Amino acid sequence: MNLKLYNSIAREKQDFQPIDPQNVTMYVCGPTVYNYVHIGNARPAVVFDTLYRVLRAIYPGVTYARNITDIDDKIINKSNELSVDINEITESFSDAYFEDMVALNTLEPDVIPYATQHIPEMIQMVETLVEKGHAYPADSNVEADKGHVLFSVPSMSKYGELSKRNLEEQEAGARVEVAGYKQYAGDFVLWKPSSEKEPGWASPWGRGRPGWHLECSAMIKKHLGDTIDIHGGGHDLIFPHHENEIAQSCCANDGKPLANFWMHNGFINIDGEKMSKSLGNFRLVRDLLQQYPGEVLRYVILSSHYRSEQNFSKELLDSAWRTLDSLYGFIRGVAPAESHLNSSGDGFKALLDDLNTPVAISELYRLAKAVNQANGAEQVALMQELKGLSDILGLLQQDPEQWFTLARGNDQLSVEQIEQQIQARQQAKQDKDFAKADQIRQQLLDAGVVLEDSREGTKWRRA
RNA sequence: GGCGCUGUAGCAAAGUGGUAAUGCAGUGGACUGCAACUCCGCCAUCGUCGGUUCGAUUCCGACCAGCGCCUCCA
Repeated sequence: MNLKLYNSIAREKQDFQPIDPQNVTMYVCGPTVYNYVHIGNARPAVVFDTLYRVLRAIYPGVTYARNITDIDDKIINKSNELSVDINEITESFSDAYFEDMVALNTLEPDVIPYATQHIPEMIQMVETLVEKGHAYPADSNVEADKGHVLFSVPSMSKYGELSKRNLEEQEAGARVEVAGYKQYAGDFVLWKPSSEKEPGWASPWGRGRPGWHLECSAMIKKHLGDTIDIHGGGHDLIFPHHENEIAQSCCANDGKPLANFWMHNGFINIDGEKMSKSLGNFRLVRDLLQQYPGEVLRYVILSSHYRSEQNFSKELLDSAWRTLDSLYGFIRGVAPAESHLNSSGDGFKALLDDLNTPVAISELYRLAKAVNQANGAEQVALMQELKGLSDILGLLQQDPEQWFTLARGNDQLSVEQIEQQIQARQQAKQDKDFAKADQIRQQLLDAGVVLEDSREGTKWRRA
């Protein structure tokens, strides 16, 4: 049973070997809490949650950390825009984030570090970098430039190892003007000054706040150590964010690598286009949850391989919902069973192969179908295996009966009304008044309720 | 310009040097008073053109078409 993971820094699938098999360490970049998260933010959370579950099934200990970035210019802007205190912004949006993550069946990480609670560690790291000649305070006569501390990219010979970029060949400043106080165009901010109106902390370079990249480096060092097993995040974070994290941590920690495995999930597009402010096509998890159960969103995310791009659309969501209906349909009426992971089953084996969730899901389907056709002890065993696999995937976590009564967004009838109608139809059937029975069934169907007759009686479900 | 990704059935999505998992949709049949559910079955030659090979969707090359990153970004 060996886990293979695609390592972005090596650009190939590799056998995963933890530093300490007793305690695997994983860090994933979490959200900047200035707004509700969109479905793109949900992908890494769901993907790495699934990996977390796989790791926990293999190793006795796993420490998973996912941060909250609660100090950032975007947050400050939002605060100004709404004239709301910055703490209120970060608290309400981090709370909302946690709610959304629960809806997506993600487990709570072991550590949830907040950037603002690690300012001393960050300052410490900057000081170390300055001492070692990897960082410098901006030297400028311009008042606004003072108080910046920058990382000196040329001081690190291996810079660019993750993204395989040669800064000379990049279009430096293609999108952002190069600040005049930088010694080198590629240098990035470790610490920046804060005005009286902006949140700030005292530092050797004056009152200021940390740069984005610094947060993760400092929090990883504090909670997980100098070198961790797995560092995850979205594909777009490879450069500059992760590259800069490597630079900071590696240079501050005597050249030790920051992470042995770098993993990056692909993007989610909407109707073929990237989500962007200009297109106004963000899909907030919160909004989608108004229309779809969180498990449908999770299913969609896991239905394609985490490294490929995924195109979100209404059709995809609706189709995923129908599939889950079908899955729940197979186990409806089957007694719940203890979770029992078959670690040599095809589903788990697929997950060990760089988290091949589409194949694991197909196995889920095969098992559910088998459960439906088996009975007795065989059925119990299959149900246990199904439960074992679905628990790793974080799917089929609800009671089937409840699943089928879940609100579908267009519900016109209450459970009582539905059951009343079913009674009436039952009577009509007994009276051989099929016209009336069919009429009732049609009315229910029009109201989004499908009936399923069986020997044991009539079941219904919303669809 | 630099780095990189993708192109498999109506849709979604795995995969392999030896003639293509799975789901949704569709469709034929069984079951049903009729349906729904369920069950049995059907439904693709893998962007194009070359090359390597006994044999390629899978390796190599070219081309075509999309797309991402290059200091906000999951």
